Amino acid sequence: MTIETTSVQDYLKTIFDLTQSAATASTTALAARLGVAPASVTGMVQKLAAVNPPLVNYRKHQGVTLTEEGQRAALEVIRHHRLLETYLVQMLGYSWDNVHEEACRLEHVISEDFETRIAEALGHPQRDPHGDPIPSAQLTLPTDHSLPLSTLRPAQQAVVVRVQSDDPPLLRHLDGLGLIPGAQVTVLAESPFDQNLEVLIDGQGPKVIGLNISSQIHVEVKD
Amino acid sequence: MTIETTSVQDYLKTIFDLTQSAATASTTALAARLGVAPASVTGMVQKLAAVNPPLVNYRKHQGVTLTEEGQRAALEVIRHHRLLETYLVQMLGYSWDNVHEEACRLEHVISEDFETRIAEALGHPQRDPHGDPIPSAQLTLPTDHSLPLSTLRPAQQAVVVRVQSDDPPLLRHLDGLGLIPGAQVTVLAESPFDQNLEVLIDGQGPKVIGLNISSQIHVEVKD
DNA sequence: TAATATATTTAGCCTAGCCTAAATATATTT
DNA sequence: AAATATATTTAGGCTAGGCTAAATATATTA
Repeated sequence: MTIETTSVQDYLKTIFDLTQSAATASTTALAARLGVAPASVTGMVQKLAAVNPPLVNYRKHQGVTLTEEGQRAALEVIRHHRLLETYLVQMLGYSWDNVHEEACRLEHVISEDFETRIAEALGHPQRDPHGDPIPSAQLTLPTDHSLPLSTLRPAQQAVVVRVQSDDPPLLRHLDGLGLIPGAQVTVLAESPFDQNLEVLIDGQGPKVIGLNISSQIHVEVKD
Repeated sequence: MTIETTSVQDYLKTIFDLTQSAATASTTALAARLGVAPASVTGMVQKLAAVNPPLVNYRKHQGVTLTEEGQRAALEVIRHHRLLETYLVQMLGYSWDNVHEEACRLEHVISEDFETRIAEALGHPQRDPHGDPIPSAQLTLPTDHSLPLSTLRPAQQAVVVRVQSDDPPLLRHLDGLGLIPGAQVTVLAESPFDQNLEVLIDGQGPKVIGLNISSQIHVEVKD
């Protein structure tokens, strides 16, 4: 009765993601993220809710959330993805901007044995190259207290912990700026109308960062 | 028009394999190897022949062979498979008896970039852990002059180059015997009725090997 | 050569996962 | 509250890749 196709795993992963920042994942949001028609989402979501045990909670027009079982399955795939990204960068010399696609294909086919071996080889890393936390082997995910760089105000200092983007050109741009996990950021000024921030990155700069970027950089503020 | 699904790749790989030892691959043989019904093979093979460019040559009731294009696609997948097996053993500590399944899943999803990186990391190996030759990046495969151990006669000496099996229990058994690529074998005696061979393996033994095993061990005779 | 056995193909059906177009709910304005 | 806009679902269809049962070729044996 339980199903674990690539497609199902992609749905679960995406629902997990969307329900991190909202109570429920809407049909349209899922369709946009998955690159399928909304009607296709409805169909799949109905199936995921009907399966035994159910993988999602679903009521017509009310959006969808993961069940315990669905979350477990989602975290398993997310663990695969993030371990793979880390492995590709650390062991095979990939750059952080081109690991996503490869990991997206591999994540669905690796065995638990493979997962264990790469985790071991990497020394059980806590975060992937973008700073995304890697679920533990027991599928627990540490709560992340980081907030978007865009929420900082002048004079605040912070450390970049996570870059919420998979877009290769953007990642290359951030790499050029030095705006990568571990970087120290000091906000010098903000421009209230266009929401630009003027920042020092590891003491270098100043650089002006638009909201489009600063909302995707997650930081921990230094006290 | 060209198709490259997992299923198609499995068909092409299997046709390649079967046409190594026979002029043509039969519907039944393909069905048995692929674990599908003969009728399914007919359907797929018709599609592979109808596609543009055609991937197989097919005439009703005459069996099937690969076209240039089909062979190229098959060798690409075989290269993936054998590089992966080698990588799993050398870099991730897999034992040779449990790499096949993992490689079978990964071979369909890795990129050319991934292929290149693992080939590089391994120093461009010529053979995988079972001794199977790895097609070059240009998809050429050195002709293999090895012959089955079962064809040797008493007093002949040979070196194991290749073990033609993916069966984990058999591979573990061979590992226990030391009958692995590189091993020196000396035939002491043959038993004409049951086709057993009495052999020395790296000077150890003697051991008695049945036809079931000796036909799957490929060797190069020492002159 | 006729009869039987085996291999292969055809025909028709099924499921997964997508699609579009039309119908219906929910949300937002006026 | 009615009207419009937006989101969601239903209905019906499509392709890939399987399946079984029946029909037809080819091979083998008497």
